Formats: sequence, structure tokens, C-alpha cells
Amino acid sequence: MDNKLLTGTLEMMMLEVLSQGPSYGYEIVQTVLSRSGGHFELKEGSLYPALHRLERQKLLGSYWTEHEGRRRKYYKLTAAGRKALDAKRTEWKAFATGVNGVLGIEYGLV
Amino acid sequence: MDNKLLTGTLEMMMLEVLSQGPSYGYEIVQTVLSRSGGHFELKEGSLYPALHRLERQKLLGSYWTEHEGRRRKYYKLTAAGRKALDAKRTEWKAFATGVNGVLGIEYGLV
DNA sequence: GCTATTACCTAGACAGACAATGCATGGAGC
DNA sequence: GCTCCATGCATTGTCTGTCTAGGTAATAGC
Repeated sequence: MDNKLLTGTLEMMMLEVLSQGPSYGYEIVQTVLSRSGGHFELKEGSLYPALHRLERQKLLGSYWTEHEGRRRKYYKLTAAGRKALDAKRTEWKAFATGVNGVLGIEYGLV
Repeated sequence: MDNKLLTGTLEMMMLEVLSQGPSYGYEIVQTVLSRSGGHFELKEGSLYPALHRLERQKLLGSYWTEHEGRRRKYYKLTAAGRKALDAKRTEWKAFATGVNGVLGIEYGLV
């Protein structure tokens, strides 16, 4: 994956996944992988720093659990996180529309 | 414009503009601005390094002209540049589809 | 004992976009 | 004559986000 395009969308996708219920690092990777049609394989070196960043910004909360001898750190969206997600979705749509405009591609909601 | 999203799409948009005929820095900025609906205002600090980068990669060729006392450096797409643009367009579509998939947004060609 | 999978984490490298700045010309307004 | 703005090229330094590459540790299967 030589994809520079990801910059700025990773956090949005992580927030999106967490908007549908608490999850943990490893599971978030799997979810994004499947929901992107196998396209986006988050790397730990991006994922964990991003999770910590978002938690510092109070967009996520967290708690530890134990499952079959392995510890898991669950993250969940805060109210501020939900607002941030909405903003990022709006921004993404405007961005994608702008790029498609330059490319001469006309897309519309199905 | 606090837009990290641009990473990786700048070059594509510049190539796209140049695919419709030779142009120069200042004009490229104007073209992208108008075709993105006023959304993307390329900065010199991004534009010129990118132009030089693309020229080094032989995706662009260039020549100087003089216009009303001001010198202009025109850039034009090479055959390799056209191929690269096609590849980037394909990559962009796959990327946007992936992101929209994660966001649960269904888009289709109008 | 070895390996794969699950699960967490970090340090450092790297790239790309930006702000700031510089230089130069021509035309409009005062 | 002077200043300001738009045009037009370019570079430097900074910031930030992603990735590479490493580390720890438990469980299960061979």
C-alpha cells in the first residue's frame, strides 16, 4: 500500500468504526479492512498513535478488559468525538466533490 | 485551509489540468481553484516543489516564454505523465470508494 | 521448542503541505 | 513620481501524519 491518500482519513475512519460501538485496536483494523473491501490495512504504527492522539483530544474514552488471557483496550466515542466525526464527514464530502470536480467526474448519491 | 486530505491528490490534480494543454504555475492555481468550486487554493510552497518533482520524474516537460514583460515557465504533460495520470485517477476512484464504503456512503456514476 | 495469531506499544525515518519570504515586472490610482 | 496590487518565479524551514521496524506477552497447534 503506497497510499499517501490516506492522510487525514484514517482518524475519520477510526471514529466512524467506533461510532457503531466500542472496539479495540486489533478489531478496528479488521473492521476497516472488511468495510473498505480489503483496501485499507491500517498499520499499528499509524493506528495506536492515532488512538492515543484522539484520546488526548477527548474524542475517545477507553477501558481495559481481559479476554481469554489477552488484555484488550476498548475505545469508545465521546460526545465530542461524535461531533468531530460529523465535521470530518462533511469535510470529506466537500473534498471528494472538489477533487471530482477537477477531474471532471460527476458523482451523485444513488 | 487546514486540509491534510490534499496529500497525494495535488499531483493528480496538477497532471489533470495539464492534460488539457500546457500551463504555468500561476494559471494552474487559478484553474484548480475554479474547477474545484473555489475549494482548493494551491500554495506556492506546495505547487513549485511538486512541479519540479514531476519534471524530474519525466512526467512533465517545460519551456520558457515571455508575456508582456513577464517570463512564464510552461509545463506540459509527457506520454509518461499521461499514463501516470490514468493510474492516479484509477487509484483515486478506488480510494474514494473504499472510504465511502467505511463511511457507509453509496455513490454511483450519474 | 517453534510458529502463527492475537494484542498492546514506541522510536525514528520520511514525505508532503504549508507559512513566510524574496525577487521582479506592469498597470492602476493618487 | 509614488504606492499598491496582481502577476509570476522560486526557496527555506517547520509541522504533522504515516510507515518501517522493532519490542512485549499470552494462547493454540504442530
